[in-house]
Amino acid sequence: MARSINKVILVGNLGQDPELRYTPGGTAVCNMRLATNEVYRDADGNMVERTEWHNLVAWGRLAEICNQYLRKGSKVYVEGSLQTRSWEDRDGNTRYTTEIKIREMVMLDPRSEATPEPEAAVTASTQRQATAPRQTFAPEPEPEAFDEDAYTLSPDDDLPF
Amino acid sequence: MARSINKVILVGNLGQDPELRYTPGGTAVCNMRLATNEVYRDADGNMVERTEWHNLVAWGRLAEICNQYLRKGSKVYVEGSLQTRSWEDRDGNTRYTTEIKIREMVMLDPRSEATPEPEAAVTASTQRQATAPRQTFAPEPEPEAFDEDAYTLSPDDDLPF
Amino acid sequence: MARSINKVILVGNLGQDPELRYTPGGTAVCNMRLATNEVYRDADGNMVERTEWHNLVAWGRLAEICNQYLRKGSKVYVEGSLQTRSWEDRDGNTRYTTEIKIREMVMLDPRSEATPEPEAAVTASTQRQATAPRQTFAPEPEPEAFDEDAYTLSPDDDLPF
Amino acid sequence: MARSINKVILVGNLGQDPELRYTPGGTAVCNMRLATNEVYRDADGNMVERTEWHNLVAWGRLAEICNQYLRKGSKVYVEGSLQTRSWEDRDGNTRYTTEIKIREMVMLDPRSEATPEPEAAVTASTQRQATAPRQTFAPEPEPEAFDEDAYTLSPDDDLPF
DNA sequence: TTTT
DNA sequence: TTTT
Repeated sequence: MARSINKVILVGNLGQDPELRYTPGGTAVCNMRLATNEVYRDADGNMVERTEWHNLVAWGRLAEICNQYLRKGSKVYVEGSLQTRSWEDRDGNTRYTTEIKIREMVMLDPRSEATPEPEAAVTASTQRQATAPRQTFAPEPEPEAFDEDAYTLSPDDDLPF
Repeated sequence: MARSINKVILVGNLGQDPELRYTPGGTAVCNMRLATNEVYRDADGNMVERTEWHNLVAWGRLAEICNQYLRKGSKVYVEGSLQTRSWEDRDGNTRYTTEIKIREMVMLDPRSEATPEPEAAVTASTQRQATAPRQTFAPEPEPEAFDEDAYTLSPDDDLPF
Repeated sequence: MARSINKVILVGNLGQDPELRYTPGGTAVCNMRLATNEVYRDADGNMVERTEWHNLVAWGRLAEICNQYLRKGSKVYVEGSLQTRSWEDRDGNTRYTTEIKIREMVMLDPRSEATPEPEAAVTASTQRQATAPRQTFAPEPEPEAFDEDAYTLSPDDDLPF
Repeated sequence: MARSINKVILVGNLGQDPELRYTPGGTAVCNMRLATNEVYRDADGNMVERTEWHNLVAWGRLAEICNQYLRKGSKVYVEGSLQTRSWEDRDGNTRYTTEIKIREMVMLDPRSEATPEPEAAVTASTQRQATAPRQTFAPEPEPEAFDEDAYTLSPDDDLPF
């Protein structure tokens, strides 16, 4: 099993500030919207620009770091994997949303004096290392191992994408 | 503009045979479903396997090659970019579908005697190169901008690779 | 610092069996030669094939798995980072060798009955996770910083996946 | 053949200004040195930073654009493939140099008023498109199709890496 | 909704 | 709906 690869690499800009929430179990979840732009010539030879919007989601320590250091307009490199979640709309129809669960984030904006920053590129694995010492009794579960119910947003929550 | 990167890399298996269609203008479009699998331990330490399904779309010559050489079960490497299309459902609601527009495809199945195959990894650009010499007056536009009439391959065309 | 990315992705075939060694401290190191092939037309329109050879190195548990499951001719996907080592030749000149330190490996050959295999794609991080519980007092350092004594797997260890 | 992938993705900074040369046949070649940095904790728990230097080479229009828009310190995303060239040192020994032949470059520095810039991410393929209209009689050959002799550097050339 |  |  698992003789497969599911990898996404994006460089773009955040369309708005990150949104941080916590699951009932206390795990941080950060949702972001990232724009990538493509420029090409159309059939008439005119330059056209097309923007693609991506839904990013980060978990755990990486979620908190994204929330702390990124802002609307921030330029970032992210790497992650595609996952499509299903949910039910108001009419009871099943809908699908594709997100990129990010595993690595590199800030590409020039460093400003005002905003100190993490010491290194942030990855899901450094996050485990980093938080381990403090989570003596409640090691952070892998995102994949989440009790799905624990991530259910309360009904009056905004949609997270 | 276009200081961004939108890249997807997948290795997985097709869930069904490719589906080839043609636009009214005669451009080939091939849709495929690709599975990637992930194995992890859940919170209770049990091995869990999760399958992610991806919608692939190929255009032009690459579409035809995918249709010709790939089958349900085929193992492939693909590289492409994310794009989300919107469409209207029966109730008039806007819906979104995220696809990977593939630009490169490498067959990973061992070669069989029965199925001859293209001589090289197939990319959207080799396809452009290849056809260029025949398009003396109508250089092929980017897929996003197809003048679809310009792209029809005549039935007796040589293979372009 | 570390606002950078150093990533290599290869799909190719091993030119010979992997070579496994151990450092004096007991850390496994596996060296492999991987071929990638490129096909193109030269200036005269003739098809030419060019083979590129890559030096791969894996460490720790990943080294042992590569050694156990791969053979001359094996088709693999690997992901890693570039690193150039310097060494001294017999004449006292400094020489440089560029290697890909692999972090992830996916076997692409069809499964045979004869060769059982690991249950999942193998990565440097699953390896760390897996061994962590046994390293109560000596969390495994990054490969670059191995306290090599801390990494010796005892002969009767369970497979960590 | 060519069921392989040879891909490198780097985000880093140039260590010096690009160096542009032309082959006897008039093709532009641009050599660059790119640094990537890695931060990790060593066995004693100290933060260590390690810099890796990469030899980049761009051809044709992409070479000229790199030379025109990049400078020492420029932050860039590049994508390309690994290739190892052999050459002979003063003692007649065969030596090897590994380079990344880049195919795509994205400038990551914030735009300044002072430096206008190309309209889009620059790739080896847009380069073909872009230059084609002007090269009525002398289409730029694929880098792979170069007359190898044409790239021989004259003896008193600086080494290009 | 970003960036240029 | 794939693969193992």
